[in-house]
Amino acid sequence: MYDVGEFLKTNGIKPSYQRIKIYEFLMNNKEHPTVENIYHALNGKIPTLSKTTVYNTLKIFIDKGIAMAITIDDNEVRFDAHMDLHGHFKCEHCHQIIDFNVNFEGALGDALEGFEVLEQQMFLYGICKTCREES
Amino acid sequence: MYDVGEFLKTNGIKPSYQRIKIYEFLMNNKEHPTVENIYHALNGKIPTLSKTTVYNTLKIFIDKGIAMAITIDDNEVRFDAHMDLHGHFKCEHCHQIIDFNVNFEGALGDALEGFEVLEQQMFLYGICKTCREES
DNA sequence: GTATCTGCAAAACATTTGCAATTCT
DNA sequence: AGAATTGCAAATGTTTTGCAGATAC
Repeated sequence: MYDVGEFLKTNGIKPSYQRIKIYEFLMNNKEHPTVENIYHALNGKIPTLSKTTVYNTLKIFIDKGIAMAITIDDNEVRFDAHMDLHGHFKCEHCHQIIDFNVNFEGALGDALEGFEVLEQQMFLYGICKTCREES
Repeated sequence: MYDVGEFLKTNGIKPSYQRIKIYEFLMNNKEHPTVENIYHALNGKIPTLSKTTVYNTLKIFIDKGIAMAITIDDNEVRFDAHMDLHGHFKCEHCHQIIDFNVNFEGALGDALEGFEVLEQQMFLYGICKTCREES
């Protein structure tokens, strides 16, 4: 695996131990973890870790463009270091969040002519294939 | 204007004074108000109104399918009684939320084959036409 | 040695819950 | 009267802030 510390430096982020571990966690856990998820997962390895640091670090990652916030739930924010343009599907049955490909140009036509679009999110909700086949 | 009380009844909602006023407010203010917005706007006419009632009422509207929650901001939920399928653009400069037409089929192709899609949201962020022309 | 980063504790918000008072039929 | 609705006050849960101690260059 490549050097996360170097990657953070390249993006203008000082690579502290906590920041490296949090970024590695996001890389290895693409299930769109919450702050709570990240905190609990790393608290074993870094007993002194605080949620404040997790919040601070995620804010830095987002500001520097190496992670994004996913507000597909209305009560907690999830995070994703997978920066390719893609949509998120939330299964109301198994509560998983599944990535899918989106053609944003095909969706828009000439709506938003003259607008400058900086970020694009598509959230779908329903029942995923696996849950449908089980029932 | 048509009879809001009748409309609520048709959708299985008992038309109390508060519910009628809240629904009328959503109809007349399509700028995707927050609970705070609704509460403050109506508190003048209904001095005894509580935020609890606003929350309860909006939950009923959503359950009955006559309004939807818009989680385009990650710190507060907005509400929309405009139930046609459409996307939301948030201008980072003037902070307005603007509706636009979306072709969801065109965006998906054969991604999500076998999934049951019950709700669709598209959120774009950037600078709106008006703000761009001003600068 | 000076900047930055971390993390505790407290504060700030949005939202939910319990329950008693009110309203409606 | 009886059932539903309202609204206050308290609780909950997430995120932010202030600040003192630790760490890094």
